[in-house]
Amino acid sequence: MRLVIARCSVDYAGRLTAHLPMAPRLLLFKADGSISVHADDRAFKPLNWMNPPCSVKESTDDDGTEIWTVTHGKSGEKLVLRIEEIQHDSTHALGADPGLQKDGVEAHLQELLAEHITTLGDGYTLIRREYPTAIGPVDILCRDGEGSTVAVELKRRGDIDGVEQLTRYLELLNRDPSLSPVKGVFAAQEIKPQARVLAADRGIACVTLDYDALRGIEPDTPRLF
Amino acid sequence: MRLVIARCSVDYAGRLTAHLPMAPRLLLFKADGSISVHADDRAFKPLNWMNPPCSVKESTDDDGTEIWTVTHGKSGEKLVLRIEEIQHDSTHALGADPGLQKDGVEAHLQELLAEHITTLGDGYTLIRREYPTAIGPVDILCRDGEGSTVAVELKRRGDIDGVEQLTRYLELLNRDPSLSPVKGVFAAQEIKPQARVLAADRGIACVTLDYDALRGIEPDTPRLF
DNA sequence: CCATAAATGTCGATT
DNA sequence: AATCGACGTTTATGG
Repeated sequence: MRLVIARCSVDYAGRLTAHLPMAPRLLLFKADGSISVHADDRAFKPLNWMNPPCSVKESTDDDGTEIWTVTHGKSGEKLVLRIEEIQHDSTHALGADPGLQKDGVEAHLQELLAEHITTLGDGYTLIRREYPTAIGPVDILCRDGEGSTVAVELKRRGDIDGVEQLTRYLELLNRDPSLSPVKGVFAAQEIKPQARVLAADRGIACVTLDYDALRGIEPDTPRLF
Repeated sequence: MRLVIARCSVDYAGRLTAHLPMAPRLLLFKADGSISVHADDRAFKPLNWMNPPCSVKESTDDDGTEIWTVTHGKSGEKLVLRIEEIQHDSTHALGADPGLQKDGVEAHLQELLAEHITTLGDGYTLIRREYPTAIGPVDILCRDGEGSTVAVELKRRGDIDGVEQLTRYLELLNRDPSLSPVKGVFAAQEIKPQARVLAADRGIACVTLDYDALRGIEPDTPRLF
């Protein structure tokens, strides 16, 4: 990893065109070949970057300004850095990273809800998780207290896209006479107002899930609402 | 901006739980208070980070290991860094960045297409951009050569989602007798095959836009196809 | 401040 | 290569 602090201007030409006026910035060269240009704010996103694979060509302007031209191997995208003044330049050997271990994403929510399917209502029974269809797996398929089939779409954040997704599943599932009629439940930790409106318009029920509460329930203690 | 290269382990507890085993990494402290942890790969994406506003508390473990606890002001998210060995530590004054100037994003495409609405066909006239509806603004509303209302959904990359979005608008607009019948046009720099199929199925026309050509047209010279 | 939509989204799995 | 869905999405914009 090479760290350069320098006054530079940047021009990107690729998926869009972008320009950064001359100013002091951090240039981050990683071992994977990627390059990113950071200002002194925003933790996550650099001002400009180039993904690997890419190559750097160093050259010099008429007036002696150093120019680094970064070209992406496949797409031909280009990043042109004009380097006016280097304040710092150091290289460090880091080695391969053991990597990030994550916990608590949608997969876990699905497990929990499948385990506590009565969260959706009294008498609910699980048919199966990841019920396969031609257009992809339905997160959870179950039956309600009256024996009707229910398709559940699960999200951490319930957006309008999720409702569309569930709508497609319902349309498909309802063509199967052995399942039809299939009801829809849109379940998420948080459901956006627009998603709620669209779901209501399509006759889809909305359920907000409390992750901590679900995790806290004893496996054999169904919770009633 | 402070650059630290150190062997560290990281624990994040917030929207999810995540752990990074002890390894050498770059710690990037920015002037806005944000912190990011980078490995020597994964392009510009940090392994872990904390957005401002957040505060750092330094402490020491029983066995003398330095511990930096980063807490997010609002959400209470936490990032705990255990620092074993510092290889490098330098601070640099960068100042405020003039910022990135972009060209070629959807907003710009919309301006250009509105200005050259006859790109869609001879006789087209603009009604307005960002035509408001209950479920969000239609990118462009216009009339074709025969006086029919046309709703245009604009994307840089035309995906299936965009067709769904336009479909929702059309359904709503067609409930208004003063506008109905409203045709749909899906316009993008690039339209994915599936999006094209779905659009055709819904009677929506597809138009691929040439950004450079649009920009090159003289304002008062309509282009005919 | 909340809600929404765009993004050079990125990333991974699957076909 | 294309598609699909998740992401601690992040970021910008408008109310």
